[in-house]
Amino acid sequence: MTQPDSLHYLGVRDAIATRIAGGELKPGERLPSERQLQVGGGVARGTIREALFQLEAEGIIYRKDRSGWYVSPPPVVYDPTRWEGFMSYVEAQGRRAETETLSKTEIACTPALAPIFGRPVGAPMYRIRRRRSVDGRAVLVETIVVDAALAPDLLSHPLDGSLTSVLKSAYNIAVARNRVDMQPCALTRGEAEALQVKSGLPGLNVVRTSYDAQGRVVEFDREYWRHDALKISVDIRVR
Amino acid sequence: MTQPDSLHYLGVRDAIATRIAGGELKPGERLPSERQLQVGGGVARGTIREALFQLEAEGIIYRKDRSGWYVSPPPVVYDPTRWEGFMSYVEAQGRRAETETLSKTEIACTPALAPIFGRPVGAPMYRIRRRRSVDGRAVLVETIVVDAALAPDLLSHPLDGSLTSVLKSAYNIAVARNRVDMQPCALTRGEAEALQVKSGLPGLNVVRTSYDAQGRVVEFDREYWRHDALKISVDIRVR
DNA sequence: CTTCAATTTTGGTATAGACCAGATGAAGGG
DNA sequence: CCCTTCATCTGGTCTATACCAAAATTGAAG
Repeated sequence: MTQPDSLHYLGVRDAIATRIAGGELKPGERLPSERQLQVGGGVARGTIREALFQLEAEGIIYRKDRSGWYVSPPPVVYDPTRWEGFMSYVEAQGRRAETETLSKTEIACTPALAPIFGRPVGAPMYRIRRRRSVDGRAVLVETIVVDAALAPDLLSHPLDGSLTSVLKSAYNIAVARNRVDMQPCALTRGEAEALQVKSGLPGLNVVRTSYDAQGRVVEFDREYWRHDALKISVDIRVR
Repeated sequence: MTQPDSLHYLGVRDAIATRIAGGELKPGERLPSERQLQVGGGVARGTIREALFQLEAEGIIYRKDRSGWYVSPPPVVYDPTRWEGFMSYVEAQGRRAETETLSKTEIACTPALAPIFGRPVGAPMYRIRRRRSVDGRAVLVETIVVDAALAPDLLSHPLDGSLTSVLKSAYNIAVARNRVDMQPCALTRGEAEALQVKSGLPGLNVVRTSYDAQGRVVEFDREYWRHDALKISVDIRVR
């Protein structure tokens, strides 16, 4: 897998990357269309697309389906251990944060959830699906499950902000321990659609389980992030 | 970006995924060649490749350049906060771990490293490049920088194991705090070649800065992981 | 048996053309 | 002004073909 430095698509990649780095194309701006990028100079559209895929994998550009290719804004720095503040985090970085609640339902505890919460199958749970955006671009979708016994009537509270704050102020539930699992993944059917990206694009799957001081699971959160939208930063004291 | 369930390449993807899930193709086994997968049934090779790329992004298969496509083994679970034990971690999961030292050199502190270590530009540093493999497949390359003033003659110690153990036993340097930055990225020229993957494939960039009790940086480590080789798991107590 | 050269197979790159569905924007109707 | 309609533009998918370089295999020679 040596790079002979003569591959056509890498040359095209470099040409576009240079225009972006030079400021000719700014974050959020649309690139010329694939057919315009061919310029008539004997370059097949497939080669142009290969270069665009490369830039996309590097997080330099992104696409909106059938709309065009755009220059990526800088990623958001995110510390999963300080989960109380997606909104304030993003805004502290000078960006505009939005949260949409896609759905909120009461569900019966599934066999998959039962061992996590230590509750019987069928026990009432709340499930909340939210989409969060930065500067108008959807960057993550998440599904949160909360034990209804711990937070009765949770769904009547405002859910477009910090859920942890709601749990603390309305139910006096404080999170004492946090388990975070992260794995690079491909965004498939459901998540890809919610994030308006093509199925199969790389993403990051973050699963967060929050416990209170008694060791009860108070929040189970599965997040799917666009791969180019975030930078994870964790600061840890050694045990 | 809806999925009409009638896309040809997704059908091919599902067919191959089924054969893998059904156990017909086992982890580590080679898939039939792209031309064999066409079976003569009016499917262009480009469509077959599109399906293979999809499976690759999902971490189900991987490729070796011009050798073929292979079924991915399960990922390694890795806790970056317990960095002392890559080898023991991997072996505790029943896998075979290897570490190769690609290079070890004494360098002069660069302008980029100076503020990290709080040392003047030109101060002596050690730089170690290693490649680590699981079951014979390279999964990460890392570049470690250590202040030579803290660990004189470090390079004469064995470096194919745990560096943190060496620092502790030979120099009595204990790590007290750890900062971990992670960002999905594309594996480009250098790292891609070391990992024997195609440039542009998604990966995970992990930057780890280790401090001792006095706040001095004792280790600065930049790791590039194959995206499908690991699952990150962090357990955190709330501050 | 091992060693080395030649052959075959494989994925990687590239071109050219075609059609489709969703996004976009302009034109027209209310 | 807003809303709808429609033509156009855009990326998404697909076929067919060609050549290349590296890997894997074969086969001959030692």
